[in-house]
Amino acid sequence: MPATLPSPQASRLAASGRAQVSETSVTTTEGAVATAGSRVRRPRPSSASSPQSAGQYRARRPRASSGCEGGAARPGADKPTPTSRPRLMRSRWGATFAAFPPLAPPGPGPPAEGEMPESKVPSRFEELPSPAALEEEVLRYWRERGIFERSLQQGKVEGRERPRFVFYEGPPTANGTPHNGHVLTRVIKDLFPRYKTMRGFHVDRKAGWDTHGLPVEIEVEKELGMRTSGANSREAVLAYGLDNFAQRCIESVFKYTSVWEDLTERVGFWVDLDQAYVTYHREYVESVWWALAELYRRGLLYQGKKIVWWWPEGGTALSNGEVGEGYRDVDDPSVTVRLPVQGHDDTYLLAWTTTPWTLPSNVALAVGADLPYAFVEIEEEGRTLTVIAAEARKPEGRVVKVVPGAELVGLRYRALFPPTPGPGVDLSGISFQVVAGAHVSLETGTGIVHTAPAYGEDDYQLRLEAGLGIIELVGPDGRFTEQAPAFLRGRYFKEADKDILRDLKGRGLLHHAGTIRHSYPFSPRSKDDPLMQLARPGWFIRTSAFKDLALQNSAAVGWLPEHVKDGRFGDFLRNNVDWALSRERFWGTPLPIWQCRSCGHEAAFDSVAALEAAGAGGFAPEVDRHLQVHRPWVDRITVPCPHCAGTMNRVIEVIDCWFDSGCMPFAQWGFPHRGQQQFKDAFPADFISEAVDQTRGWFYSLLMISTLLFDDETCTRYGLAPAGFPRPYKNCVVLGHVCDMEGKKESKSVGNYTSPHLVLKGRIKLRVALDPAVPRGAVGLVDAAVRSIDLSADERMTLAAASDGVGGLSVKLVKWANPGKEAMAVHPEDAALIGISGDEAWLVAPFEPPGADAFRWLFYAANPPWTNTRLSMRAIREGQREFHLRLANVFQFFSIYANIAGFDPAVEAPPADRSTLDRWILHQRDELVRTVTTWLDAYRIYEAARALTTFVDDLSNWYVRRSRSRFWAEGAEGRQALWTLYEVLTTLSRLVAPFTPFMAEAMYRRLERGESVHLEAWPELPGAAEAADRALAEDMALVRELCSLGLAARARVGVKVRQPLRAVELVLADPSFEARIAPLLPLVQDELNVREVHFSHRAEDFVEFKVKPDYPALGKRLGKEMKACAQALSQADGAAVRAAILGGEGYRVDLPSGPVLLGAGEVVLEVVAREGFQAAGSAAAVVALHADLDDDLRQEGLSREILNRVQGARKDLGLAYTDRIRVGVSGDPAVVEAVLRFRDHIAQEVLAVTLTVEPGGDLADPVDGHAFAMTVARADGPG
RNA sequence: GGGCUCGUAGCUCAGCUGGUUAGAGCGCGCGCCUGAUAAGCGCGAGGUCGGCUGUUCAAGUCAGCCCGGGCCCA
Repeated sequence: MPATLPSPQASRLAASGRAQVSETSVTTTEGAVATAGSRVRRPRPSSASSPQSAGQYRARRPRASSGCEGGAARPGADKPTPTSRPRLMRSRWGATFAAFPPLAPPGPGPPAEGEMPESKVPSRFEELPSPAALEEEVLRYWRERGIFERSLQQGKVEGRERPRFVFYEGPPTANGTPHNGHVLTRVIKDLFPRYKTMRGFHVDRKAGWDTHGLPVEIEVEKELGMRTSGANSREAVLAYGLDNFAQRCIESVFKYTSVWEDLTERVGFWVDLDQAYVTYHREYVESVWWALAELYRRGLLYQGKKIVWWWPEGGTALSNGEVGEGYRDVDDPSVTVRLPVQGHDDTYLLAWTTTPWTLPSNVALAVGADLPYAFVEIEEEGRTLTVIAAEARKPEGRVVKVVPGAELVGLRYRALFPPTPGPGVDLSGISFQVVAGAHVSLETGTGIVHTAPAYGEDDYQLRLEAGLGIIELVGPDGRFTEQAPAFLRGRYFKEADKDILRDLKGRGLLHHAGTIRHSYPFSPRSKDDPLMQLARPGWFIRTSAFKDLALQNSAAVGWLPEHVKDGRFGDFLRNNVDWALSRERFWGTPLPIWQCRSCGHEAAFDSVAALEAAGAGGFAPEVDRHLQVHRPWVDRITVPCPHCAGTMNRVIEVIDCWFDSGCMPFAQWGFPHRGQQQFKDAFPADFISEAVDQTRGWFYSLLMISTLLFDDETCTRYGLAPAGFPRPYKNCVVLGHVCDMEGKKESKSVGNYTSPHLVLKGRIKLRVALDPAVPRGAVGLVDAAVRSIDLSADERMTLAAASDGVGGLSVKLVKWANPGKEAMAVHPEDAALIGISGDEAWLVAPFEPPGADAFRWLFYAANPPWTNTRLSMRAIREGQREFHLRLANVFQFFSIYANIAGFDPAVEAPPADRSTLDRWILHQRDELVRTVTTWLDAYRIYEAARALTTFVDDLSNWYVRRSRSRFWAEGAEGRQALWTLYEVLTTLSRLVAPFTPFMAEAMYRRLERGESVHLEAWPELPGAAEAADRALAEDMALVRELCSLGLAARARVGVKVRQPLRAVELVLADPSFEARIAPLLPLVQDELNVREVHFSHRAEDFVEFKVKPDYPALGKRLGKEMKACAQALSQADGAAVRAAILGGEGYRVDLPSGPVLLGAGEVVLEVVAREGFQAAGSAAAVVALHADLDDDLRQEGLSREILNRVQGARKDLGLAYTDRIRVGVSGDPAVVEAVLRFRDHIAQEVLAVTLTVEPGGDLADPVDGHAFAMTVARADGPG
C-alpha cells in the first residue's frame, strides 16, 4: 500500500495539542526505539516515494491523510487518500498536499449562521490556509454576509452622513475576454475605494459597460464572416439588414459578461455590477442627446468637413488603427515646383510635394511668418529667374535679398492648373495666395508648403484658420473629376503623377524631380490599394475654441504621474482640433439632429419626450425600448417641420463612442432627465484611473465634455453648485501597460502573456496544435510564456483532458516558435494518450496557484503603476514569497504560541509594560501607519507597498526572530510579546486590507472575529513619535548593523553560530551611541552567540579612524573650497581630528583662503577595520571577534549541538510543541561531560521529563566528531 | 517622421530638493539556523548608473546632443 501522507490539518492538530494521538512511542521498522543516529531528513516532496520509506527507521505517524483539503478537519475525512495519483506537491505555504485537484472543493455545506467557515478545532487562532483555499473561503464569506453591500450602508448604520469619496468606473467593452491589463486597472481601481471606505468615506462604485462603436461592429462583422479580404463590409452590413445587425451587436456586447463578472469578483474588485450603467440604454442615450442638444444650442456642434484616410476602392474611411497597420515603405515622387508670382513673370515660389496629384487642387502656399526667405537668382537655359525659398532650404544661386516670411504673406501667384468653375471648386475664400502657417518647418521641402485643403490634414486646418478656398479635383472613387484639366479627367489619382510632372516640365514649372523612400499607408485589407487623404463631411464639436479652458481644467487635475499634465495630455490639448464627432456607421448613439428636407430647418432633440412634444411620429414601440433609440428604428422617426409643410428626418450619422463614455458622469444617472440628485452628489470624481492609452480617449472625452457643458450657466440652470476646475475628475492615475518578460506588450495572438487563470486557478485551457515535431512528454509554448511560468528543473506541468488534471501526463515546457493563438504545441501521440477530445486541453501547474492577493500585489509592489509592468508567474511568485509568505509565517508563528499559551485578547488586559523590542516594533508600526497613510493619500501605491514590505521584513526577520524565546516564556514576558505581536498583526490586517483584501480578511477574522476588516476604521494616525522612540529606532538600526557585521566576521573566521565565542568588541565611529545602545547589547550577544559584548578599549589595535567632510553641510559654507578641505582632512591624523571634534573644541584646517574651524556637524567620522583582524566594518562601526576557543567554550558548543539533535528528533517524530519526552544519550566522555554540565538546560529546552546519559555511542552520526547516540520517546507513552 | 517616456548588478526594479563606499529582491557562490521548519536567515561576488559634451566645489540625479526600448500620433 502506498504510504499515507501527512496532511496539513493533521500537523495543525498535532501542533495545537488536541489531536488524538493513537500511538505515542516511536519505533523503528525493526521495533526498536528510535535512535538519534537514524535521524534523517525527510525526502524532498518532489520525490514520488513515501516520506518515510527512504529512512533507516520508520516513525509511524499517528495520523492519516485527508488529502488536499485545506479547510477544517472533518469526521470521516481522515481516510487514506485515494492513491491514483500519489504525487506530492510542495506548497509555498508550508503545507503538503496531494497533487489534484489543486483547489479545495467547496466545503461540506454553508457555514453556521454568522460564522466564517471555521475549523472545529477549538484553537483560538486558526492558521491561514493556502491562498487558493483562503480566497475561496473569504469570497464565500463576503458573498454570504453581503460585506460589500454593507460597506456601502455604513453611513446608515452609523446614523450619520459619511463624506463622499467619488469614484468613476471607466466602462470596458465586454465583447472580448478580459486580459491582464484589465486586471491591472481593476486592482488599482479597487484599492482606493477600499482605503477611503476605511477612512470613513462613503464610496459608491457603480459599474459600467461600454457597448457602442466600431469595435463592436467589427466583432459582429467577423462573426458574420463579413471581414474577409477585399470585401466591403459596409455594404455587407446593409445587405444583412440594420435591424438584424443591431440585434447582433447587443448580443455581442454581452457575450463575455459572465467571464468579466467572474474575474471581477475573483480579483476582489468591489464594484456594483447590478447597478451598472450601459451606454446603449435609452436613459443613457437620452443623456448623451441632452449633451449634444446643449452643444448644438450654443452653436458648438456644427457640420463641416474632416480629412480622413480614405480607401477609394473600398469606398470607406479607415480608422486610425487600420491605417496604422497599412504603412509601408515605398518610393514616391519628391518634386519641387515653381509657382509664378503674379505680375513678376520671372519670379517663382518654390514648393515641395510628394503627391503631385494634389497639385491641381492647390489653393495656397504656406510660409512661416518668422522664418527668413531668400530671393535667389538662378541661370537656366540662358535666362535668369528669381526663385523664392526659405533661406535654410534655398537652391544654389545669387541671393538677392532675404525677407521674413511675413513679408511674403498676401503675395498672389498664378495657379499651376487654373481650375474650371463648377462642382468641387470653391474659390470664395483666399485662393492662390501666400499665407502664414504655424506648421511650416524647415526639415523638408523649401519652407513654402503646397496647400491643397481637400487632401491634407494641415492643409484643411489652414483653410479653417485662414479662410482658404477649396478645390476638390479627385473624387471619393480616387479619380479626377470633370473639373480637372482635360488630360486628367477620369484618371486614377496615383497614376496621374507622371503626366502631371511632364505637363509642368513642359511649361517650365518643374524645378526639381526625384524620388523619396518613405512610409505611406495602404489598405490593410487590400495591400496594393494606396490610401488617400480626403475631406469628408461630418459633424464637429468646436472644442478648439475651448482649448484654454480645457488646459486650465487639466492644470487643476492631480495627474499621476505628474508629467502627463504637461506632457502627453497637455500636448494633446494644446494641439486641439475640433472633435470630429460623427461616424458613418450603424451601432452607436444616433446624432439627435433632424433636418427638414424641404426648407433645411434643423433641430436637435435632447430626449424622446422632446421629439414627442414636437409631434414626432414613426416610433417603433414593438421593439426593445433601448433599441428604439438606435438605428435603424430611430431613423424612421420623423418630425413635422415647424417652418414649412415638410418633414424632418434624422441626419444619418451616429457619434464617436468616446463621446458616450465621456458623458458617463451624468449619463450614468440619466441626468438631467432624471437622477439630478445623484449626479449632484457625485460630481466631480475624486479619483479615476485607466491605462495611458486613454489619454486621448476617456481622459480627454471626460475632461472636454465637462469643460464644455458644466459652465456656471448650466450649473445655475440645473441648481448645481458651480463645478469649477477640475471637472469631472480631481485625481487621475495613469497606468502603464502589462508587458511580458522582455518588456513587449502582452498579446493574445503572439501568446506572450501570462494567463490570469493560471495565476488564479493554477491551470489554463489552451487549444491543442498537434505537431509531431514536438518531443514526447513536452508541450510547446512561445518563449515568453515558458519563461513566465519558470518551472524549476524538476517541475513538470500536467497536460490533461480534464481540468483537474486527472489522467494527465507530466510534461516539460519547451520553447516553440509559433504554436498559434491561445494554443500549445503537442505531439499527436501524447494527445492521443491522454484522450483529448475536441481541440482543447488543460495545462495544470505543479504549484499552488498564487491567487488574487499575489496577483494584486505584483501590480502594487513591482513598480509604480504608471510604468509598464513586466508580468510573469515568476514575478508574481517572487512577490508572494517576499510579502505574503513572510506575513503568513509570522501569523502562523503567532497562532502557534498564542494557542499554546491560551492567549485571548478578549479576556485579558494588555500589559502596561513592554520590552524594548516590543516598543521598537510598535514604534515601527506607528511609523508604518503614518507612511502608508501619507502615500495612499497622495495616490502613491508603490511607495506604500514598499513600506509594507519593509515592515513585514522587520517584523519577521528581526522582531520575531529575536523574540522567539520570549513567546515561549511563561509569565509577563510572554504576555508582552503575545500582546505586542497581536497588536501589530491587527494593525497590519487593516493596513494591507486595500492591497490584499483576502488575506487581510482572513487574518482579521482569525485575530478579532469581527464582521469584516473592510468595515473597520483605518488605524488612527499616531501622534508625533516620542523622541525616545525615534532614538530607539536609530539605536536598533545600529544594533542590526552590528549584528550584520558580527555575522560577517564569523563567516570570515569560519566558526558556526552554534559554537559560542568568548567575546566581541565593538568600535563605534560615534561613541555617543555607546551609552544609548548599551541596553540593547543582549540582542547582539544572542544573535552572535557570544558570551560577552563590549566596547573596545584598545580600538587602535584593529581600527583606523577616518574623517571626511560632511559634504551637504560644508558645501554650502565652503563652496569651491570643498576640495581643499577634503584634501586636508584626508591627510590629517584621523584619530586626532576625531578627538578634537568629539572633544568639542573643533578641528582647524588651513585652506588657501585662510583657516577654518570644523565643528561636530561638519565632519563625518568613520572607522575602518585594519587588515588581518577577525573583524568586519562599515563606516559606522567595526565588530571584532575573539575567535579563540577553549575547552569550556567547546563543551558548551557540544551541548548546544546535542540539544539541537534532540530538537531535530522531536521534529522528525512529529511531536506536538507541548509534548514531553524522555531522552537517553550515550557518547564518548566529552559528550557525557557536556550533557552532564548542561543537563538541566537541555532538559528544559527540549521538554524532557527524563534525560539520561551514559558512556557509549558510536561514530555513525557523531557530534563534532564525538561518538554519539540517543533515544527519544514521548513521555506519556508506553516507551 | 513627431511627441511622451524609459535606459542603474546576469534578471526585475529602488535611488528624496545634486553631496562622496549607488541599494533591494531574484538568480549565483559560500555558509548558517532548526520549538515559524518541505520554512527561515546571513555573508559574498557581480555596476565605466546607455554614450558623448556641458553646468557645478560636487552629477546616477541638472542641461544639450546622440544611441536603444516602449507607448501615442503621423
